[in-house]
Amino acid sequence: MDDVSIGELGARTGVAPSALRFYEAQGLIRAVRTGGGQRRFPREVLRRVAFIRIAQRVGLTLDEIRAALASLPKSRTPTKADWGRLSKAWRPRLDDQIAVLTRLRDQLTSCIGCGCLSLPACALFNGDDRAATLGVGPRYLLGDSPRDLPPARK
Amino acid sequence: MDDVSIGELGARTGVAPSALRFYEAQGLIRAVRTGGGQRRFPREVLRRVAFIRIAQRVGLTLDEIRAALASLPKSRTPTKADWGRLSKAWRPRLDDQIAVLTRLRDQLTSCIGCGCLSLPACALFNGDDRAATLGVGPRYLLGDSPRDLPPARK
DNA sequence: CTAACAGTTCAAGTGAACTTGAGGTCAAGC
DNA sequence: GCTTGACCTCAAGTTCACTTGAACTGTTAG
Repeated sequence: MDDVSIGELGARTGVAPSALRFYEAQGLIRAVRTGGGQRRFPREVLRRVAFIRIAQRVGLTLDEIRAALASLPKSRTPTKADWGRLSKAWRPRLDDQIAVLTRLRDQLTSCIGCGCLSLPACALFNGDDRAATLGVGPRYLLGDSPRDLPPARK
Repeated sequence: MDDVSIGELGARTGVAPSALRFYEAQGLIRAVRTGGGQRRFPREVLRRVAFIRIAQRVGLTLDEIRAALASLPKSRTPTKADWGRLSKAWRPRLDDQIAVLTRLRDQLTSCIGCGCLSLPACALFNGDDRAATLGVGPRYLLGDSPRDLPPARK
């Protein structure tokens, strides 16, 4: 009844209408239609969109977010507890990311000027933490399996 | 003289030959050519490639990396000190990323179950730290300027 | 009732960092 | 000398998360 138009949803969430249409096409949010075919979003969708954006900041892909949203109860409007449960699952992920970056930073500090850069023995160079960095962007960028390390000496 | 082929460079750095060709096309590394037109990389390039990969983990784009590499002395092979200077510049960046993620994690913890998700007052929702997350991937994804917040009440 | 703005679909474009494929050439070992 | 595997170029494709544009229709305030 007090469902909102796509423009209003966009204004209220700070997400562009084109993005909202995209989310609908991807099955992340759902809308009812007016007689004339326009989208009307139930207010519950506001929270859903907020969830999506925050999840993206945590580094989830839309695929992962869709999967998370799919675990919400289908028959009722999700409660605070439901949302809490989902976002709680992000903590380890954030912890990991923080740990990876911290390790990188510390290695960087201890490696500065050591000259080992490029040697298979260098801690920096062998950081295979790469896959753990933020999930946004081309997945195969850093995600392809590390080659076999060449033997230490030619 | 003991310049390396693209295959060997790939094996030694764990970077695919196609990526190395791409880096050359982008002006990140340079090769001399054999009579038959094949690439031969000076050993210095090993370190350069290592630098590039580590810089990517820090979240730099290839554009930024190219700029950083451009600041190396042109007339001599870079020294440990040169590399140290460059990688030192990453620290604040890593510190920022760590701070952003830590803030997000803490807000998440304090927000779980608060039900404010989607309200303009929610700290999580208003995290405009987004632009500070890892620089990999579509830049405009989270980088577009946040819309004017709607008034607290309709 | 109508102007003006908000909405609709669908196909194609964007940017980053590569990868893949086709069609052909080079270098090294036997 | 020849085969085999590594290399070459160039154009096009891939992924993700959208955006843009064209051509058209709905909704609403005056």
